[in-house]
Amino acid sequence: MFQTFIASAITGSTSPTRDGSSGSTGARKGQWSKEEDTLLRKCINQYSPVKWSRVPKLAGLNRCRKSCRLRWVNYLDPSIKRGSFSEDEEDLIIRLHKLLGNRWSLIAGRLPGRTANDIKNYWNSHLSKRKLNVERRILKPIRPQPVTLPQNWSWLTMKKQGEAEPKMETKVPDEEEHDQWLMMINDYNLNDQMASNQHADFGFECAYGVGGEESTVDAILQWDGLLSDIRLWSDSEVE
DNA sequence: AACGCAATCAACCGCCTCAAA
DNA sequence: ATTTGAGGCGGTTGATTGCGT
Repeated sequence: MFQTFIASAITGSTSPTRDGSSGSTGARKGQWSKEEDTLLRKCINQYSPVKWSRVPKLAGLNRCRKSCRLRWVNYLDPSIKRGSFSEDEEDLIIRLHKLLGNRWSLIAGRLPGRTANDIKNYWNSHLSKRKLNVERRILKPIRPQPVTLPQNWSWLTMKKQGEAEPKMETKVPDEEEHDQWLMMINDYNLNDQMASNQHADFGFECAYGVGGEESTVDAILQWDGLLSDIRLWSDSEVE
C-alpha cells in the first residue's frame, strides 16, 4: 500500500529551488496526503530524535527534509493545540508582539501548543487588522475637549507616589500639551502594567473625552471607571 | 445556482546562523 | 580560513472555504 503511494507521489509536481531543498531532487510538493502523514508520524515515533535530512529516506517519503520538518512542526506534532485562540492567548500575542515584533518563534515559545506559523497566520488575518483599526482610531482627528489638567505636568507621576495634588485648571489643550498628554498616558499605562494593550491604546482618547464627554485627570487615575468606559466605548466602535 | 470577492491557513521560498569537516 | 550541510526563521503564495450578491 505504502509502496504504491510512494510510486504515485513521485509523479507529483516539482520545481527547482535555489537552495536545492526540494525541486532539484524531484521531491514532491504541495498538500500532504493522509498516507504521507502516517509515514512521517511512524518515522518520527520510531527514530526520534532523528536528523531531518534522514527523515525522507527513513520514512519512505518523496519529500525534502524541510517539507518533512515543517509538516511535523506545524501540523503532526501531537503537542500542537488545535482550535481557536482564547482571549488570554490573543492578549498575550498582542503584548509579546509589541515587545518582540515579528519574532514568531519567540512568541510561540510563550504559548504552549501553538506554532509560530499559527501565530503568524492569526496575527496577519486577525490581530494586525485590529491593530490597524486602533491606530486609525488614534489618528482620527479628535477635537480637544476642555479638560481639567494639573498645572504641573510632572504631578501625574508624583501623585502615584502619594504627592499632594497640584492646582488644577480647565482648558483646551494646545498642540504641545496634546503631545505631552499622549506621552504621559503611554508612560502611565506602561508603568501601571495595564490589563491589556488595547486599554493602553484607548487611554488617550478617553483622556481627551470621546463623543463630547469631558474627562478629568482624576478620572484618568481611577482606572476601574476608566477601563469600563474604555471597554464600553471600544465595543461600540467595533460595531 | 452561479459568480466574485475576501478571509484563512498550509506550505513553500529564500535567507541566515552555526557547527563540523 | 573556508566550505558545506543542516536547522530554523520570517515573508509570501496559492488553494480552499465562506459569504454576500
